[in-house]
Amino acid sequence: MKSEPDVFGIEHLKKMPKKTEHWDGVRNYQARNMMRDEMKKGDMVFFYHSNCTEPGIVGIMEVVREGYPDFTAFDPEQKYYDPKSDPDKPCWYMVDVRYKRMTKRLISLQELKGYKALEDCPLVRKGNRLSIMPLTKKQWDFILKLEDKKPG
DNA sequence: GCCAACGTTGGC
DNA sequence: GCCAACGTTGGC
Repeated sequence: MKSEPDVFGIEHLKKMPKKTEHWDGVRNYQARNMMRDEMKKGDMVFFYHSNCTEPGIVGIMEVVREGYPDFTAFDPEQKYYDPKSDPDKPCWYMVDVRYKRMTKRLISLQELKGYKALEDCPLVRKGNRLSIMPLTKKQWDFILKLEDKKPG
């Protein structure tokens, strides 16, 4: 899952009560479908910092609540308000995630792009803008092992 | 339903 | 700050 460190970075998540927060503000259908239909309680997720000096994976979190309506879409006062969505027929969904730990080092996008094992990940594709994307077990394990490896 | 215009994302 | 890539909007 991607987020901008200046807006909501992993340091923010770490400081939340119970180190848990709802992942609001996603206004993209593919990403929404992921949260509404695919992500299950207990699933592990990499936290990815985007739009910053060194974009890449910085930590690990866990899904603690499965897809439910993103209430920030209902309130006109909210930044993420969307009139398309109302409580009777929610358009946008979110999950709750809990901080687990930092990765032992930042695993940069630049590095991830270099591995053949990850060439099928949407993340490393040019022009990718999806903020939430799935990893296969293989890809997840591969990235986890990179923690103990020197970058490059 | 097509598609041009527009807005956003996000790496660089 | 630039700009390519993509998603969304709206006129027709």
